[in-house]
Amino acid sequence: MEKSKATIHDISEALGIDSSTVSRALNDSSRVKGKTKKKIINKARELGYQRNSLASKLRTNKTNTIGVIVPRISRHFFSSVIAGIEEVAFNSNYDIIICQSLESVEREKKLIETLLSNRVDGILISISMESTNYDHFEAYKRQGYPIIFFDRPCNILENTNVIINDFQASFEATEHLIDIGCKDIVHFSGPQTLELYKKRRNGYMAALEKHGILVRKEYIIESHLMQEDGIESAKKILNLPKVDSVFSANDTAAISAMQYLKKKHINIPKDIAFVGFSNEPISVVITPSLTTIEQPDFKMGKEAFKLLFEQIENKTSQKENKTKIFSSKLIIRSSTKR
Amino acid sequence: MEKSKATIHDISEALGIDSSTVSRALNDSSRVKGKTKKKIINKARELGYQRNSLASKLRTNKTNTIGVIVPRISRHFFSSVIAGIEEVAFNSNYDIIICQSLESVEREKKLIETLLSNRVDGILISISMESTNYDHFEAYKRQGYPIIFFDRPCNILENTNVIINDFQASFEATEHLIDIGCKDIVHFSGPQTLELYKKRRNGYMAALEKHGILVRKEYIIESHLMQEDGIESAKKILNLPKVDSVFSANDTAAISAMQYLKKKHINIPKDIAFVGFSNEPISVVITPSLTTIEQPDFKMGKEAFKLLFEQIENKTSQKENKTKIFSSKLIIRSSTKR
DNA sequence: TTGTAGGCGTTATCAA
DNA sequence: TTGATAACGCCTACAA
Repeated sequence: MEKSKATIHDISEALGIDSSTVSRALNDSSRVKGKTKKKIINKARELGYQRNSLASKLRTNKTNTIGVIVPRISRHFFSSVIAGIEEVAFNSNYDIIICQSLESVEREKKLIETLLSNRVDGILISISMESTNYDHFEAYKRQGYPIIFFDRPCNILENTNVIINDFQASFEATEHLIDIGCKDIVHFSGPQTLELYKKRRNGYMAALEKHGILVRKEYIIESHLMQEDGIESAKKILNLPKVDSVFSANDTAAISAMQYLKKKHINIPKDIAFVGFSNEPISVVITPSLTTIEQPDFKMGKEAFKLLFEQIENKTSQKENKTKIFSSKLIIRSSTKR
Repeated sequence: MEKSKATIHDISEALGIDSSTVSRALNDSSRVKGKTKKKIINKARELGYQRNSLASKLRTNKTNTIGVIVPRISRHFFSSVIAGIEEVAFNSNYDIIICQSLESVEREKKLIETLLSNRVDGILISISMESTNYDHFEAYKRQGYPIIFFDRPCNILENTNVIINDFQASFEATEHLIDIGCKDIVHFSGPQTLELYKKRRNGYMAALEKHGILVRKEYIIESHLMQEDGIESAKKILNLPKVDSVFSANDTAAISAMQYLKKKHINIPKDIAFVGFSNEPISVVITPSLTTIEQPDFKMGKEAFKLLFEQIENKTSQKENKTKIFSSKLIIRSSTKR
């Protein structure tokens, strides 16, 4: 019931062995006789010794901890990326601190501050929608700390991004709609401050252009792609002259729009076909099931950690831009089957 | 590009002020003249000073950090609880470290070790399904650290649980099925090692008994209630003499079972009605929408943190059992509308 | 293979 | 109001 914990000095005293030897033994150093090591480890167990990581981290200036910042942990895509990160991190003996920015720059900045003051060895981040200015990232990099961006890349100098080919994926998604005979295709777009959503929009536009379809500004509906936004966007669709399909830059908005339109007795896919983005678990369950783009979330997480790990261990401050691009896959379901 | 960070000593030297004063100023102590304080803070900014929390935590033996362990962050219920925790924690100036046990005791134990060695001030946990033995929790408590269990309570001495009235909720859910005319009601149950699932099963049984319906052992299908388990359980149903409804101890299993049965051309709710548990977002989207039990997730998170906070600040090691019970709500949807 | 000594960056205590 | 000093618990040259 006491909070005072045993230290290496307690073990040292109890055994009449110097604390430096105790420290070495506890770190399984080869410079301690097996017998002594055993004695020390037993005594440690007996006293309920529990290493004080704070002290050890302070001393070594190495935390073996990385920070992971995502917009929301409840998004399936992000929790899968985290699962990937955790798997490799675990094997590399790294701890991870998971944080959510909730799409707010303010929170994001504060989280980075906190991670910094806890001296994490590096950061993996998918930036918030509000992050239009990258000063806080650059400041962080300038201090020599490695940071790697995934899913939502960040265009600053000498940086590493782990992404999918958003342009290509969006191009294919849009072309798929054209293939099934759609011409009046709406695009639910995210904030254009994010490179990611620019690319998705550009992929959409490029597909239209390739097939000689005019790109109409009113047909690109920009929002934060949250649930409420999906409903608002659906309402806007109904005021447009003619719409036969939607390519949404995420599943969330697509799904809530579909729900709304279904209530208004609009048939999906007959009246309006839908393609989403991310393959959230919900997309296969909704009726009609949603055609969407599957991303290699788990693999992306693993790769992101590996790249960060290299930078940490090599202590090479990065001198070039590096981008790892994964490919995604269009999954065709009922929402585009006519 | 250098990783060597400014310390209070650098500020001290640059200003010719002792580092203890610098420390006080940076902590906004009232024992430093306003003018000096300003000078110090400016210099700190100029040098890009960034407090080393490790050192501070080591010295003060207080981390202002709590650990939160949940089975999976992707479960909507848990991410909502976490949101609640974060909100209050933020206002109380506490950081939180989010971890997932993935339902494995091994991982759970390791996470507790890690949190301990990082000297968190307390832990909030929803224990894993595999946790049949509570030694690691008791060991933790014995060291005088506060830990509070939420959602999945833990029956050890002098403990605090934040839960909902699982018995009552399950009783009502089952009675609802009886009300709409069901008699052959299957229960998808979770591991009986968890108090939580025992209570849900008992609620189910009590409702049957109250209405003079025989409880049949084969009608209670126990599993881990994961997606695959739902499918397996659905298959088992088909081998039972007669089934007109299912009360599942979570939504995940209910939903995957429904999907499977739908494919087998079984009509829901006409042939088999379904009630789930948790009100995952997916339950309102699936066809038919799933009747389920809504829990006050966000509130539970807030309350759990508040209780932990009290224990931390009062430094009162707990001498009694305390249980905070929230009430839940049955949400009736199409899966039980006949 | 083990011991000695000093410091990582902070803060608390005591003295000035 | 400020300064000097020691200590939190650990690790690592260096010496023995």
